[in-house]
Amino acid sequence: MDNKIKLRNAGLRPTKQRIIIADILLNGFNRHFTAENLQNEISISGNKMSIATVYNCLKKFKNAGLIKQVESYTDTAIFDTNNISHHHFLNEETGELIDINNNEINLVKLPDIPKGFINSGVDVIIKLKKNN
Amino acid sequence: MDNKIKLRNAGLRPTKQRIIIADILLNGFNRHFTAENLQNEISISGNKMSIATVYNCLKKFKNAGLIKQVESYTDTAIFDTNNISHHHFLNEETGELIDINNNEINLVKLPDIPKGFINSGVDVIIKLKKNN
DNA sequence: TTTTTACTTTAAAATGGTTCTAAACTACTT
DNA sequence: AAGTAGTTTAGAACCATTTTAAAGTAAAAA
Repeated sequence: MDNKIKLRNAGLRPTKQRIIIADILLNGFNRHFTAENLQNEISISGNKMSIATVYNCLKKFKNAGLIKQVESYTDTAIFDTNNISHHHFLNEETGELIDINNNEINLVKLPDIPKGFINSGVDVIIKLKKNN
Repeated sequence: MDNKIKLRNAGLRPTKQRIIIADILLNGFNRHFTAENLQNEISISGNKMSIATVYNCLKKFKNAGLIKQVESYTDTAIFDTNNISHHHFLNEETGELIDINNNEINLVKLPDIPKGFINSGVDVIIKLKKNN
């Protein structure tokens, strides 16, 4: 269970609930998910967690940099276990996201950043429509 | 009032309410706004409209291609009167969006589009953080 | 250890944006 | 002028998320 250590290193107290979530999310496989998706996976793993706790944990994990929240065109927050900078295809009909590796996109020209700000990340979203 | 004609050309019955909204939105100045923003502007213009109607009209305007809905990292839908393909700066602290003209960004390499789909638009979002 | 303290979890209520309902209304057609 | 199909509305419903406040737990102090 070195997820206990991972949590501690991230500055999070390793509670029973956070360890359950870390065991599900931080296993090396990347995925996109909603709070409800995660609660279902927790149930499947034989555990039970209040939705408030799921949201609390997701916020903590996100602020600690263990997961990211990604853009969404729907009204449900989508999280991503892939912390490496990358981009997304968006299926406009379903809202589903598919990862695009950074090296598959080349942005050669960027606009001047407004005064007083710095660029804190660039997201490219390629919207997809069914080809009929 | 050629907004009446604009609405008809877009396939929308030009009701009193839709004309009020068209007069506010389709005046050549581009802006980002929420449903609530728009309802406030309607009040300021001396009119009164139910929030349900505001939402109904925004949906119709959007499907007719008169306005766009843009990505949002907050839980409130943001609309844009700028129909020309363009990108955005996102102020991460406030959620505010600033337009970026298409010619200020140059994407020279794009990934292969998944089979069965076509590219229906690319959004680039440059996130901004205060520079301290 | 035991005690203390600060943080965490929880069910349930509250919140806030958005959509639905169903009745009244209005633009357009006949 | 009458019919009909689409539209507006207030209010209820919905649903994702956050808050509340009380009970529980991990870590620190004694």
